[in-house]
This record gives sequence, structure tokens and C-alpha cells, in this order.
Amino acid sequence: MTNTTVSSDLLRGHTDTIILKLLLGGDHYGYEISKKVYETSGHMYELNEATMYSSLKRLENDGRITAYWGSETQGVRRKYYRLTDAGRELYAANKNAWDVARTVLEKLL
Amino acid sequence: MTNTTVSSDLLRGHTDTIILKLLLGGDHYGYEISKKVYETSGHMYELNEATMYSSLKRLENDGRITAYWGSETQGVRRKYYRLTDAGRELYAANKNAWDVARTVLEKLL
DNA sequence: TCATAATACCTTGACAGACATAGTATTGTG
DNA sequence: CACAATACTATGTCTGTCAAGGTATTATGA
Repeated sequence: MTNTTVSSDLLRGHTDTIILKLLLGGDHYGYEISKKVYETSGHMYELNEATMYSSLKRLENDGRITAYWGSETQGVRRKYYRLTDAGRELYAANKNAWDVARTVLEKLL
Repeated sequence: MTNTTVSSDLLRGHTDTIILKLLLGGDHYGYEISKKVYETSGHMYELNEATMYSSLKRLENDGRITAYWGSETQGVRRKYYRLTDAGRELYAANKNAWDVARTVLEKLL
């Protein structure tokens, strides 16, 4: 068990959407994404690195995001991710699916 | 794709809790559980049979529910499930975990 | 100076829950 | 008498997540 306060099992399937949502606000690099998720969640959820990178890879393969290396002249290289139109579409669809799922869960739990 | 209106991926991890919640209201047999879930969800979610039975098996193995054969003198035999105290505890814990998860997701999505 | 933490990325193998598919058996219906 | 509905079970596959390991650079403080 890492320092996670919310069970990741219950967030399963939402990783892609969480990342897409973050990229709606502008390009970000991987490490930054995990930090921002931690902050935005109110320190309740720590996105596992391996999970994040596999999600990024999946999104990239599916054309939902594009990746480019930053132009850092010093410091560690950073790989930035940018949302595509297809990514924006997927976010909207997933957000909608979540609204439905939440409604259903509130009836069932 | 079956006749499901809500993505089962987003309900992943909630199957056990959904079943425990139903059993809070009294003993039920498997087939009945799947029907009730469909009704309670407002026809939005159809619990897959294989998923349900594997959940029931898991809950039974973990001592959260007990199973007994009904005393049907005619008709198909029915296996009933009854909540244990440990099951009630698990439900309360899972319900609480869901409340936390929902709060976090509302921040992140 | 030099160990250590923090930053930043990546890969591999394993696990667990959900699923499709298949099967058995009984009862009601047209 | 075929077929749908009820009711339970077993098997193998898929996918997202994770632990664990790795590489490399920069900042910090003892």
C-alpha cells in the first residue's frame, strides 16, 4: 500500500479521463501530471507511475494525445503531451459516461 | 456489448458492494440478484452472470456471505445467500470508500 | 566532495476483476 | 413438443493496474 487514501480499484478505468481532463488545461509532461493529480485530488489520490505511463502510451497509440520533447537546454529532458481533437471527444464521452455511472451507483450502493 | 447502458468498466470493483447492499434487505438467490440490480438501476445496468457468480463465490470464500439451498419442492433449485456480520462490515467500509472515491473523482474529472 | 533526494522517463511480469462462451437441468408456454 | 425462461456452474481470455526494476540529470546539505 502506497500513500494513497482512495482505493485505486474504485478509480480503475478513470485514469485516461483524469489525464485528458488535465491536458484540457494545457500541455503537461508526465511527472508533472502525477504531481497535479495528487494536488488536485486534495492529496487523496496518487497516480501510480507505471499506471500513468501505460495510460499515456495507450492514449498516444489511439491518437487522443500527441507527445513531443521539451526544449530544455539544461535539466532533465521532459516529454510533453498535447490533447488532440479526438482526445477532446474522448474526454467528453468519458465524462458523460461517468455521470451516468455515478447516477447508477447512487441507486445501487 | 450486451444490453448495458452504463459502462461496466466504470462499475468495476463495485460488484461485491452492490450485492452486499442487496443482501442487506434480506436473503436472495443468484438469479434474483441480477434481476433486482437491473430493476434498481432503472434498467441502466445489467450485471453479467459470470461476474455475479464469481463475486458471490469470492464473498462466500471470504466469509462475507453464506449460501444455502432453498427448500423448493418443485421448480428449479435455488441457492440463497445470506449476509454475515463480516459482510455487513465490508459493506459499510466499501460504502465509505465509494463516498471518498466519488469526492475525489468529482475533483479530477 | 560526495552521498542522497528529487526530478524525469521507461520496461517487464504478474495479478485480479470482468467477460464471453459453454454447459447442465427444470419448468412454463404456445 | 419445441422453445423460452429460469437457475446455477466452469473455463479461458482480456485489460488496467501495480510492484519492481532500470537509466539519467540536477539540487542539497553534511
